[in-house]
Amino acid sequence: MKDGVFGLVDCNNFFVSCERVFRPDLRDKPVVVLSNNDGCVIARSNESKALGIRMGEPFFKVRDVVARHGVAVFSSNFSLYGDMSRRVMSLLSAYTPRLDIYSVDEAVLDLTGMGDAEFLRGYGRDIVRKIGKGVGIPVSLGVAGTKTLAKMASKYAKRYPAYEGVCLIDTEEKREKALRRFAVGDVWGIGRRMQKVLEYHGVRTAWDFVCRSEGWVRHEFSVAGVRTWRELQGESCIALDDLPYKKSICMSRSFPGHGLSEWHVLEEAVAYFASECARKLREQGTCCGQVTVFAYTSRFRTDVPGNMIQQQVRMPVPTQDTAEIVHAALEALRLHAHDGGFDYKKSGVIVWDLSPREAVQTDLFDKMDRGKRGALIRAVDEINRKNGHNVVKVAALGAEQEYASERQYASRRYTTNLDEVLVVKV
DNA sequence: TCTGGGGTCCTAGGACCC
DNA sequence: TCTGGGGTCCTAGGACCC
Repeated sequence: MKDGVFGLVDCNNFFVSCERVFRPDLRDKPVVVLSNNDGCVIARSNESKALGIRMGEPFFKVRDVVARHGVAVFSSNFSLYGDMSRRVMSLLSAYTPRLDIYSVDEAVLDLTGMGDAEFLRGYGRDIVRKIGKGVGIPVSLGVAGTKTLAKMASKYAKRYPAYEGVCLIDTEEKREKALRRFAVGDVWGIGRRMQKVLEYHGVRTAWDFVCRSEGWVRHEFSVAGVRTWRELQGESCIALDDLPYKKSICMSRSFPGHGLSEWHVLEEAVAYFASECARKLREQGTCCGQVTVFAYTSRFRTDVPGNMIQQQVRMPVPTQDTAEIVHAALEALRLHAHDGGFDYKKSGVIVWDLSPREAVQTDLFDKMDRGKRGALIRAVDEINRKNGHNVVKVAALGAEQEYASERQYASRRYTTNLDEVLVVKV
């Protein structure tokens, strides 16, 4: 199965790189980006990594290091990152007939049949240069016959500047050399649990791993492990995935401080999460058959009793209607109204069991006029698109966001909000 | 004091049926 | 007192990814 060629593009330290585009003075300086509520470190520049700041570390634990080394700190600014991501993906799509957007900062290009290694290296460097100049984001490109090997190659491209951003694993010799020098825990598809078991068995590098028998891998790690094992052998098992829509959509937040203790505020938050889910459903053209609401108290608090609410409801007819989904989510939450009186630290809504809008089975006893409701919702979406997020919304959301996040280090939404664009002094 | 958010896939085990 | 067995479907939870 040596026929496919995958090019995996990974944006380097993506969130940090986005902030640096508008703060060129921070190039070469240590920078971190924080999660919601300024809780955890979720992105680090190379300089911050070198200071020993770990991914996912609670911010309060690194305050000292941050102060001592003058690390620049940003609250996460997802409007900015989302917009930068769209720009990167749009440039990439010009280089391939098939682009598989894997996440906000990562995509796989189908490079099958485009040319030999020499051509691909030049083509790849062109891609890296184009994105660097066009969007200002540094990226790394790995090219190989499987996605897992391409991911590995992209990490080599990132690690060694001599590659000029592009690394190819295109021969048996290169594959073996790459595997021998690669820690098994860094392989795509091998997480903490698998790593622990592997190390217990003396498997330290990716090469050690592929030297084990398929039977052993199947026994220890089941089909997922075998898939990774085969991918490392060069046998492609993870195809390009062009699923037209997501299979579930989740909207959730944790709340600052001790969380929410007032039931009506939790209801407003859930209504907001539900309306956001509905908006995302319409964005990708799907309807949901089921809605799940959850809320739980902090798992780090031992001084007060904790609680967890999880409630699922089935929609009579798959829907993308804000009012219907908000209503269903609130009904579900209210089944647990006797669980008031706790400090809820995190809550969210998941919509799932999704189907394309065109395929929705209508219910014979459905009383709603879906044609009219659809027109109303489209009108509201259009108003909000022109006038700003949630200018028009359902009443259940409340007027104030009493559950708003803590964002002490926010940068501006330079590219998506006119009030916040950079002003150049002449 | 302060601990993210949004996904996918796989599996085990329960419910249910014959 | 005896108390099947196999198949399918569904769901919750875990592992993994960024």
